[in-house]
Amino acid sequence: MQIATWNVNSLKTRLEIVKEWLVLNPVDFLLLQEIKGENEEIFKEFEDLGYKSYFHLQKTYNGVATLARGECSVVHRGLPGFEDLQARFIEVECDGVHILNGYMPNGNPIDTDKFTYKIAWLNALYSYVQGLVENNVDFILAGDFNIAPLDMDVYSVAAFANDALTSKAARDIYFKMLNLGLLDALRFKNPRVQNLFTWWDYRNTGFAKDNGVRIDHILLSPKLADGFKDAFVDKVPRLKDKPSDHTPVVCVVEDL
DNA sequence: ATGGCATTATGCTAATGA
Repeated sequence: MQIATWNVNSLKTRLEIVKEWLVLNPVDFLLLQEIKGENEEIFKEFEDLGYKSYFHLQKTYNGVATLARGECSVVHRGLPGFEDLQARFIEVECDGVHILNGYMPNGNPIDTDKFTYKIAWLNALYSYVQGLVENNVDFILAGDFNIAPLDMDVYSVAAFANDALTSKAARDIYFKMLNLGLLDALRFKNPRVQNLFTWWDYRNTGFAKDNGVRIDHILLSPKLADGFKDAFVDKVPRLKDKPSDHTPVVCVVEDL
């Protein structure tokens, strides 16, 4: 089974790049974030490529969509147990595996209610995921976490001092989640490797300088982690004209 | 760096992002 996550920063703007990528990378699941629109017609574009779409959308901002080769059922639109005006979470179930697609809040600046919202959101996510682990649910939690877990996950520690992406509060929740038995697939494949980035700023030639951060993650629940095969960042879409500022992360796992 | 760049919208400036 192959699964990928990709914050596309507007699906409308990135449609051709995403379709082209899917043809070359026919993953079983593609988890998209920052759809940035309510147009449901756009997902018909993926039917020709063999994908059904499940989505939770809002106007202008946020929005998540999960494309799947197989038939799925929607388990949750919106994070369970958390009142949220923003469309940031969708969970589908497919052949007994739950696919959790999240666009976690950015949280900057850290002295505002945006950061309070981020931490509350992440705490609710932790509680929900804890319940899944306790009930032995097989799941993959992936998306744009807006958390750089370690200092090696940012190109400059100084540039991200006092930033919500590297905040202790957010990192603590991330590692608490891993301590439930979840596997950070990309970091597991590449321990101690620096410049393992998934996002680069559009500004100041960030990609050319490799001034990036690792904030997009694929976490495997304990039983799926046993079947881990591979994980990698695909930088090819980031090289194209009018790219998303994020690039896909892909994980290969043994089928259950 | 209240910076750079990109996207959306009862749009032509403001909000958001990371």
